[in-house]
Parts: sequence; structure tokens; C-alpha cells
Amino acid sequence: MTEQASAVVVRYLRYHSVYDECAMVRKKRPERATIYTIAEAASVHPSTASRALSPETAHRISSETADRIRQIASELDYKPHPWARSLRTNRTFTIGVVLPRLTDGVLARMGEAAEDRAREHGYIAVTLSTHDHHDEQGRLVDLLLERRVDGLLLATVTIDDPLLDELDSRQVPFVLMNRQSHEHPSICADDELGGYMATRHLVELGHLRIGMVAGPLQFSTAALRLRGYRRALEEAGISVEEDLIIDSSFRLQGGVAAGRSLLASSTPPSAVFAVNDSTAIGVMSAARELGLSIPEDVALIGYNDTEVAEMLHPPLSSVAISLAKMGRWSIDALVKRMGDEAAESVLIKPELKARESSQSTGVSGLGVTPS
Amino acid sequence: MTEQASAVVVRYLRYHSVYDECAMVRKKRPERATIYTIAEAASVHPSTASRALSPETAHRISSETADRIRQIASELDYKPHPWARSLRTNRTFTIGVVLPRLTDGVLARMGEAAEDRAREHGYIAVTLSTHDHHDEQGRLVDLLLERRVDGLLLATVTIDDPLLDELDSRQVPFVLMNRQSHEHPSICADDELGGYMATRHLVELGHLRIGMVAGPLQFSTAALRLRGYRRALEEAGISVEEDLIIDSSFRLQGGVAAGRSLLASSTPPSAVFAVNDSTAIGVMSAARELGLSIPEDVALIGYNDTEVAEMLHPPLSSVAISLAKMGRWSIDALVKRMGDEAAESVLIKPELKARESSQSTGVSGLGVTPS
DNA sequence: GGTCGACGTGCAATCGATTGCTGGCCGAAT
DNA sequence: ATTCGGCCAGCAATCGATTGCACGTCGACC
Repeated sequence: MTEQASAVVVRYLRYHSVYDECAMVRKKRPERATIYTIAEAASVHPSTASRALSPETAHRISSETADRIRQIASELDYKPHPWARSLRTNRTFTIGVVLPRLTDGVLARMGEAAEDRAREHGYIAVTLSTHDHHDEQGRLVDLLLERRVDGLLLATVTIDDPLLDELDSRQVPFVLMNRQSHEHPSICADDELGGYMATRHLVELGHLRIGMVAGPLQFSTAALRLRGYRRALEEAGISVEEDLIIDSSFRLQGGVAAGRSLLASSTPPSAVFAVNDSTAIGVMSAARELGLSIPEDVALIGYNDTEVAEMLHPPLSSVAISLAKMGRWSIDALVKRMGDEAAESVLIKPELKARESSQSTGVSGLGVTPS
Repeated sequence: MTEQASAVVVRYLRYHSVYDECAMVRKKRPERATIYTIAEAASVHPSTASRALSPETAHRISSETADRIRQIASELDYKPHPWARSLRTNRTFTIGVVLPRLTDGVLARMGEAAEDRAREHGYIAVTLSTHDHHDEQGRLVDLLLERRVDGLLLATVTIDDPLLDELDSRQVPFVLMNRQSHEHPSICADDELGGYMATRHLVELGHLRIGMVAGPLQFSTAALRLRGYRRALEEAGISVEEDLIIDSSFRLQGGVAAGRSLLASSTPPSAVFAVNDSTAIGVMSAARELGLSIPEDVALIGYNDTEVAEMLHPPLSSVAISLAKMGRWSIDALVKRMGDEAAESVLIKPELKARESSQSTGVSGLGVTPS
């Protein structure tokens, strides 16, 4: 509580004013109706009530009785106790979601869409984040499995993550979101294609020396965008200069660092492709710091087409992928898999959003006449 | 074992026979150890095992027995089944969190910090979002209560929200995060002070006509920042022009709209205080659209000091509040309250971050010589 | 008219852990 | 020597819902 020293404590209140009065009763919260309540009210056996109330078994009960029970249940606002049910049926209608961070707009959007879709399917999503510490992943997964989630949505796995085979052998249904790993079911955007599109866009504008802020290469998104970058260059007959490829984090500060190292060199590129919009904004900041303007001195393109991209100065070119769709489809796939159906992997096509930040030819840029 | 063995053992044999017969066919996942597994391995009654494994009752068991049981439990990686336990104890060690959105960096940061702190307390946080649809709040709360969460963290409530009294009467422990409502326990930043600080900052730079992008006024954060704005102006002897106060959403697009309507008027202000950084970025965009530059033509200050603020062009002045701290303290307060202790409300002091976007005097600005 | 099958319902076990009560045992006190 | 009290551990009920099995009834068919 030393932390609170800096804060102003304005109120001090006792919230359980009714506590003493209720002491005799012992029950803190008002009673909820149980299956026994319903059964008694309807003068039937609890098992009959149970059957009447669940759609799969309702046909075994005469329709008058079933209707009467349902009527009573809705009057008493009966909701089956989730753990009593789970204990018996071994299902929780809970999905565990593991994200690297919640504070990344891209992940948050996918996570939010996933959460919504889960709810539409009758599941509830429990979202945990590793804070980009990959070691945490195993711990979080264990925590979720201890809580007996029905399935997992993973957005943190690396390309050869051993966790996945372990989950397979434990028969835990899972789906990868925005990540790929061998043949494991995954819902992804086509990152190789996106990387290719972004790079080709810069090539077509006349750039010959294109830098890449590559992100952390143990993740498929970064590795594949880089592969697309290489393909676009090779296709155009431009040799890949490894010095122009800087790996980084996915975060803004990582972009600043990578941007500095690219742009402050003696032979800076005339264009930069950043692995996502956050790092692109970092590159913008680094460029400004060095007195370079975008796009005149350096053309820039990001990835993900986040909401701010269009609002930046200059507006940032980017590669759009439908994050909400990925979130939703991931859940759909997982629900399928939990229902013992085969889940198909999906690759979503990205879309190029060309804006001002990339509109320079590469001829008058730094690549030719370094300032 | 003989047939006249105790009931426990009989039950235990039955359990195992079921296991053996069905292992391949029925049970999808490998069996986890239960309290019966532990009890049998230690040759004690399940109740003894249970007592040995929970700290509050462990003193009732001889230390040798208890140690042996604990040893066996850890070897078999025993974790008590959460719902079996919950069913009996009526506690779930789950906290429900209701946020307006996950895709807002400010809320995400608070949510993430809350989630972490909850985990440190042995709880798990289930986060749902209303997508800014306030009507959803009740539904989400119901959903969480159906799942029998132990307590609620609410970041969506309006100032006079009737939900809160209802929760009180249902004896559901809750804490408000970044929201205030009468005497209900809440962990907040001092928004009135923050609004005052931001506005006073502009006043001190010489601005006489200061616009406000006010946000949605049914939420305490917006209403209080506006109150601080009024106080700062009144204190400086500047009369408040109601036309310069535009309510809006909390989102970027809301800032664009409000910015347009403020800056495109025939008598635009020379400075703008935006209720948060997102709307401030929107105002920036609107200004650019109108050919106005910041801070020369319009000084601008935002709120929350998000990560991008510093990276914008020009860097955005803002009011910083410790979002992570709010998330953590909210959970601390809730845990206290769930433990039948008194919960303290807290107001956290904000801090002004003056950057380029507000560095103009207001004399050469639009307020005096509209272009 | 008796048997068969279908249908509707009840009985009781079960999921896994917790907990009030009971009883055996042992040392200490009377 | 007997009783008392404290310590350990077992017994069985309990939380709320689900489900395999069995029983009773009724109509149909031979």
C-alpha cells in the first residue's frame, strides 16, 4: 500500500450495512432457483425438470408437462448452475484465449471480435496476455486448462512451438489465430502475400533500396512478411541487401530503434516497409528526429491498417487485413473442432492501402542523394 | 482388496473399473488426479486428503500425514477441480470485468493491469466489452452473474446508473474503475483536476478562447474534465462560451467531427482541449483538412498520455494518469470488498505533459486573426 | 386376452471437493 | 483407576445438475 501514498483517499465506506441484520439468515446473496425448486413447484421429479429444460432430452417428456415446467422455470428466472452442470457433463462452455498483449490495437480488435463470437456460440472467452513474454505462454495455458476450458485460441505461439504437439497429445482442442505452425489449424491472413504486396508497391514506385523493419522473426507473421518482401525484390531483379533488414519488436519503440539504425546509416534506403503500423509510426518518429521527411526523403509503408494510419501526418500506407473476421473465424473453427469436426485452416487475403506516406519515386529520395 | 473393505475403497474400485473400461472409448482427455486418487495413494480418506491440502484446515492433520499427502499430490500434479470446489464453497475465484471497449488503448491498459493483478490474487478475470453500447451492460453483468463470478469490476457505468443500487441490494461486491457514481467504491483519476490542469495550461499560454471536445457527458470522466475546464476558465476570469463546448464520442472519428465543427466556424477558438488523445488526434486531422497548423493556428492538448501522443507530429500535449495503477488498485479494492472488508475509494492525481502541440501564445493564433 | 413396445416418469448414482459430526486413542489430571 | 480433553482421522451429507436404468401404463396387434 505504499503506492497509495501518492493518491488522495477521499472516502472510506462500509458497504455491508445490512450485514448485521442478515446475520441470522447466513446466506449472503438472495437464493437462486435450482432444479429442485422448479421440480417442487411443478410437482415432478428433478430429473423430469432437467429433461424438460434441455432441448436434447425434452422430447422424452410429454409436451404438457414440459411446457408447464418451462413456464415455471421462466417465472422463477431459473438458470442452471454452470458448475453443477459442468461437473456432470465435463464441459464448461468456456474458451481460453492467449494473446501477447491487450494493449496492441491489432490484437485487441481480434480479441474483441473473438470474444463476441464466442458469446454468440454460447461460450464465454477468458483472455489472458503474456505481455510479450513468451515464457508465460505455458503458464497461462496451464492455468486455463486447470480451469477446464473447453478449448484454446492461441495467438502467441512461435513457428515450431512444442506446446502444440503437447496439446494434441493431451487431446486439447485449439486453433491458432494470426499465427501458423506446420499443419496445426490456424486462421491467418496471408502474410507472405501481404509482405509481397507492400514491397512490390514500393518497387513499382521506383525504389531500388528498400529497408525492412522485420519484427521478431520467431513469429510467423513477421517471418512470412519478410519472405514476401524477399520474393517481391527477387522477382524485380533487385538483390536483397541483408543490412537493410532489421529485426525488432512489434512495438512502437522497436520501430524507433530500427528506424534510427536504418536511416542514420551512411547508405540509407529510399523506402521502408515496416512489419506493422506501430513500428511504422516509430520509423516516422525516427525520421523526424533525423530531419528526414516522409515521403520525400523516405517512403514508408506499414501493415494492419490500424485506425490511426489514415490520421497520421502524412497518412500512412498500409496493408489491411480484416482483424474482426480473423477473430470471428478463429472462434468458428475452434467451436467446430471442439465439436469433433475437422477444422480447416484459412488464409485471408490482405488488401493494399496506398496513401501519402509511400508516394515518392525513389529517384529524388535518399537512396540516390543522401543528405 | 477384500469385499468387506470400507465404502471408500468400494467406491474407489468402481471408479477405477470405469476408468479402465472407458479409457480409450469415452474419455477424450487423459484423466487428471482427483482427491480420491490422492487419498488412495496415501491410504487415507478423501476428507483427510482434502484437509491436508488446504492451508486453513491443514493444522487438523498430523504433520507427517499431511506432508505425505502433499508430497503425493505434487507428484501426481493434483489440482483441485475448480467447479467441484466452487459448487461446495460457493466461490469461483473469478472476477467479471466490464469495459466499454477493448480496442481503446486506455481501457486495454487498465484491463490488462487488472487482469494481471487478479491473477496475483489467485483470481481469474473474465473481460467483456459493451462496444460502447451502454444497453449491453446489464446483459453482460447478468451473464457474469449467471456464471457466478465472485465480484465485478465496472468501467462502463454512467453517473446515476441504477444498476449499482440493484447490485448492492443483491449483495454483489463491485468496484468502479475509472468511473464515479455517488458513494459507490471507485478507483479513479481526478478528472476534474486533470481538466482544470489542461485548461489552465492553455490559459497560462495566453489563450482566451478555448474550445473543448467534451466526450459523452453521461460518463463521469467526461463530465468531470468539463467541470475542471469550466473552473479553470472562471478562475481566470474568462467567460465560458457554450458554443465552444462540443460533446462527442471518445473515439477518433468523434474527434474529427467535433474538430471540424469547432475549427470551421466563423469564430474558431485559438486552442482546443480534447477529452482524450484519440479525439485529439481526430482534431489534428480535422485541422489539417482545414489547412490549419498545430500549434501555430490552434494549440491542442489531449488526455491520458497514450503511447502515440509523444510520437505524433507535432508531439501531443496531454494529461497523464497511471492507467496500470488504476487497474491494479481496482482489483485490490475489489478483493478487499469480496473479503468483507471495507473498500476505500481512491482518486489518483494526474500529471500534465506539455509538448509542442500546445506551444503557441494564442495571440497570433486563429482566436485573434481568423484566416 | 395376453404379449409387446413405446412412452412418460421416477429412482438413485454420479461428477469432485468440502465439512460438521463422530469416535478411537492417548496422555494428563483427579 | 477412572474420567476428561485434545488430537487425528473417518463417515456421510452436501453443493446442483445430469443420466442410465427400471417401472408402470396404455394402446396395438396377433
